[in-house]
Amino acid sequence: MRRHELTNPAAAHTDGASHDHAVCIDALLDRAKHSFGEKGLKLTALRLRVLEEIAASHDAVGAYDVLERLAARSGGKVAPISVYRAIEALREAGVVHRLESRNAFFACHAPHLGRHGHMALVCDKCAEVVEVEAPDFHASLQRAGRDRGFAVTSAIAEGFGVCEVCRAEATKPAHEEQS
Amino acid sequence: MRRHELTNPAAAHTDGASHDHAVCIDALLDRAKHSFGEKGLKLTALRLRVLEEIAASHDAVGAYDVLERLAARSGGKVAPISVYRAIEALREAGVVHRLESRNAFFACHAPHLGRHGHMALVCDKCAEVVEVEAPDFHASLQRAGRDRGFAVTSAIAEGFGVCEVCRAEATKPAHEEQS
DNA sequence: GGGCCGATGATATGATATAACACTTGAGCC
DNA sequence: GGCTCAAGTGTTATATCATATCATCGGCCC
Repeated sequence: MRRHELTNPAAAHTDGASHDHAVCIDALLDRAKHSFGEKGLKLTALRLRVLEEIAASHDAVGAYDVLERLAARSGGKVAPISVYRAIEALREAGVVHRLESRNAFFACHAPHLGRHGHMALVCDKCAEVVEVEAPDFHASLQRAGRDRGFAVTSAIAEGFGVCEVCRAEATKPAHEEQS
Repeated sequence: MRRHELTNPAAAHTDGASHDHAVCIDALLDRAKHSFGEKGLKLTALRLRVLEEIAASHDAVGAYDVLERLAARSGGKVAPISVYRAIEALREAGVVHRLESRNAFFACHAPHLGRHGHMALVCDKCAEVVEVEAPDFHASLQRAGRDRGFAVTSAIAEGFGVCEVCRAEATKPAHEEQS
């Protein structure tokens, strides 16, 4: 088993259950095309395939998971470095982020209008990642840094806990979990 | 070169230059003894050696850096897993933290009285890590999460920028940098 | 002194990420 | 068309980070 197995099929409730994920993906692809164009980058076939695998769920996935899924889907084999390079481009375009605490990557479904100040919330049960805006976070970090003479230029924040769906499931009797 | 070479000898200004680091270490060791005792853990010889290596600077160091330094200092070889186990114990005791964005570890010189709400500021130039209190951070994260039905139980925050000393050096003419 | 348990040793392997160099391809230019 | 250039990708090898598993050792309790 992968060291950080973030995709827990038994607990997965993301895909198809609680929302129409096709909408998420469509919006994301649109934004990706736009963003790549803006930055003078190209949304190539490989990059698109990688993005589709990452965006297939709201979970954070490892680069080697992406690799396996690409292979499973298309048969042709891709080298790790190719996946990493594609991810790097997707990150530059702002459509994929890295979950630092897990060495994994997730699709960004909510463009950060305010540049900084977003946080990732990771569900310990189902591995889903949601991003929340936290406009005061960056300011507060900058203030805290300034007191120490430290000029903060960028920051990350990751929170861990239990998401809404998993909390609801946890309070249900066990025999209803399949309903 | 290490992928994440966090200790930059050329830029290092931590050791001996800007403060009496022996004081930091003494305080830290005191706190470690106390904390291990409180938690029913043992501050064994190996754990102490690992702590000393990590605490030797204010930089974040990789587990394998610690490994090499232990070997260089004592000659005897230690297995990676032993270092990781020691680090894990030190983290439980609260005297060492993990810098998630760098897969590295640093000594905690400022006990977190308020449980959560600390952030690590990492200097991009010299790799030094300083921790700052940010009492509002955890609360704000919890608030943001609650709006989404997400119950946040723990969090990390890491900021990046340039520390006071490096900023001062950057504004000095080059020929004065050795002064 | 025998059993238990936490810590460490020893060995092997898994998981994550990048280096270095070659090849392809398409855009811009003449 | 043919040229050049740069971005992207392929190929191979390797660096770096982390854990699984089982054996052993040494204190502690009774």
